[in-house]
Amino acid sequence: MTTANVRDVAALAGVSVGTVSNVLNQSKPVSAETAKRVLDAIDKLGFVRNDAARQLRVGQSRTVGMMVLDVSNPFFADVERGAEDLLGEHGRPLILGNSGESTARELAYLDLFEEQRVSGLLITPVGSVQRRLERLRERGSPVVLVDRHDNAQTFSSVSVDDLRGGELAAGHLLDLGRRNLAFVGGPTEILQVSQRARGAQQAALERDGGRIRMLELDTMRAEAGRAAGEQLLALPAVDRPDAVFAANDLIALGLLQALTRAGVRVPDDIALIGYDDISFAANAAIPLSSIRQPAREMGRAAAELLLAEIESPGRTEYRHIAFQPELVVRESTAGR
Amino acid sequence: MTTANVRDVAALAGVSVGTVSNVLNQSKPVSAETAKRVLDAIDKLGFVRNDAARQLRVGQSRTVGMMVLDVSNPFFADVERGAEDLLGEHGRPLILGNSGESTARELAYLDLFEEQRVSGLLITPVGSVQRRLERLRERGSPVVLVDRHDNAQTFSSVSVDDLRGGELAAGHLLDLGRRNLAFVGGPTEILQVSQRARGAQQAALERDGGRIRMLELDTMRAEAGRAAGEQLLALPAVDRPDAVFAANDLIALGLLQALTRAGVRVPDDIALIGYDDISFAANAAIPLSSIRQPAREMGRAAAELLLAEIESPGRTEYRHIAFQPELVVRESTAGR
DNA sequence: ATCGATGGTTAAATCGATTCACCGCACTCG
DNA sequence: CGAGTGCGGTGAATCGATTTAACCATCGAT
Repeated sequence: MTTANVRDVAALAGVSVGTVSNVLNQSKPVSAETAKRVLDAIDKLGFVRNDAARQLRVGQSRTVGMMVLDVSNPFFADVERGAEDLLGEHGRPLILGNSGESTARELAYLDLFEEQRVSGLLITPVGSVQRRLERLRERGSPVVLVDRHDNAQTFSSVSVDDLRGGELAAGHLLDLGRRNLAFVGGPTEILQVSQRARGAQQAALERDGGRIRMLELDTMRAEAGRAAGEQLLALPAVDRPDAVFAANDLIALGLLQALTRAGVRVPDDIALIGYDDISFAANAAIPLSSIRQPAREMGRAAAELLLAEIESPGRTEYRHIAFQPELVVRESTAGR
Repeated sequence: MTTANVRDVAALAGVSVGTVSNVLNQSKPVSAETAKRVLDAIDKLGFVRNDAARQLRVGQSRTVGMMVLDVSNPFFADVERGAEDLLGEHGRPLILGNSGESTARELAYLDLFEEQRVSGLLITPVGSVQRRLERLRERGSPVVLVDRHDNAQTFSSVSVDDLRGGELAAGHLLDLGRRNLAFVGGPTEILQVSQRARGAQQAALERDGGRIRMLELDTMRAEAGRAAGEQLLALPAVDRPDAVFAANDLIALGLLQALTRAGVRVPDDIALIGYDDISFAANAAIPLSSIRQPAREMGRAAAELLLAEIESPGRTEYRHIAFQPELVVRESTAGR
């Protein structure tokens, strides 16, 4: 029980295999009449092109690989959607791998992508895979970094200006008249986190806002935010901040829960702002102000950069697109 | 600039290509000494197996395809993780496609999977693709349905007992002493939704709980829940339900927002329970009771069924695994 | 009438890994 | 002593689509 191949189609249509291929790929003109005969034969036999054979001959797959840190984080899910949309418009399927922040899984996926000879790769790297990525590119699969600054300037990339994002968030809180700010964020080794913190401090400096209390967490998850909230509540009243900037929305939601359950009024007693503007921010009990990152657009832009490299190989100039974050004001920081 | 292939490796190691293949696949015993020579050669040349050539020869890919309705829905993201984990343990990569509930995209991905000759397919179908799936299977790619009942009994499947889930949720509300229930859910064409509703009605019948008010929405998103909440608030006080069962957590979160902003106390005035137990349910301002579906386990189970079919083709007996939902009580339905 | 050009089609070579029939060789068993 | 049997290993055939050189009419221009 084997499935039909081009030869079968050619036989039934009474043409050569070359002609079938020409119909399939429009690589050469074919008369309308023969084209119809071929298409009929394809239909009758239920022929479906064997992509492996095509790839083997052409030397490259049409699919693009993508590695994200965590599909279940809505931010990455949106980036993925943006990329998938754009690539879909160009008839290129996307293979998604999620590393789950594990270096081992990341390497396993890189092996896979290399064996598959993907036509390109979008990646938010977790380990130090610089050399691997360079090798991938040498072998004909260009690479675009997503949401990672590329110090060495050796790859195209898209990113968001996290410094500015931090500035926007803290600046907004300060503009509300709050003076006792706290920053609550995940491990500072994550570049994004430290940039957001630095941006916040800059804003404080510019506006004479005094020192910002720093609360370092070891994850970016809601549970950590809840714990941080309890920590804040334990502070003596004079020390308690009147505004909190959370390094992402998950943390902010955890904080919000801890605060409201303790009877603290948001925003009256403590104003709260998050980061990422995931959909759950707008849908929280007290709609959460946040810093919006244009996730979908970032995905699209990364895919565009990649397509450009795929289609004009041999270029050695890499582009960097920095998106500007945007302040979204909701109830959690409404004026008093 | 072409990359090394088995022939190059064979030449450098001083063996035949057959031997290289045997080393690569352990298909035949190779003496330790020659194996080492081959591995060294692979290393020196930076050889990476061309998967297209392998697939062409073998007739099938090792990768498994998966179609989900929406990656950004945390429930599906978890199912995906479960499947990916198990398949990863068997060295099988997963290609993820999300239909976004669009029939056109679903068909496009099915074409792709068919061209790729995936070794199997996990799918939560959106359109009526029964015939397509049967064809896929005839061509050697077994199919397992995820979270969809299969009336025709022609595919293996995993699902959750939604009838029981509805019963659990409504039963819990009734046990709290509430008597004026409302069910708020997405389009009833979705089997899951109507099953949950039926389960709820059954519980009411059993416990003499009277009629349940039905509010039909056209999406399962938080915005729809918010709108439904406003609708409930507009009801005259006597008609207003004292307990609401939402068809999923997103809707419940939307409801929670609308209710709390209007000053309604949850659970005192209105008790609220959702469905799915996504992580945001536990992290809501008022932690949300919910019906937990074992998403990860479902993904694993589906992958197991699929592997079984892949490895023993020609079996014609299909298995169905029904998971039992579980009631998770949190503050939103705490006793008064 | 001859030469090019053009549009349409063909046949054979090609991509790279796997497989299978077969080959030595050493060793054992009856 | 001859047949049988493992073990390591070989190399040609194979999978199916694409591509390229070549070919053949037909037509217009010179």
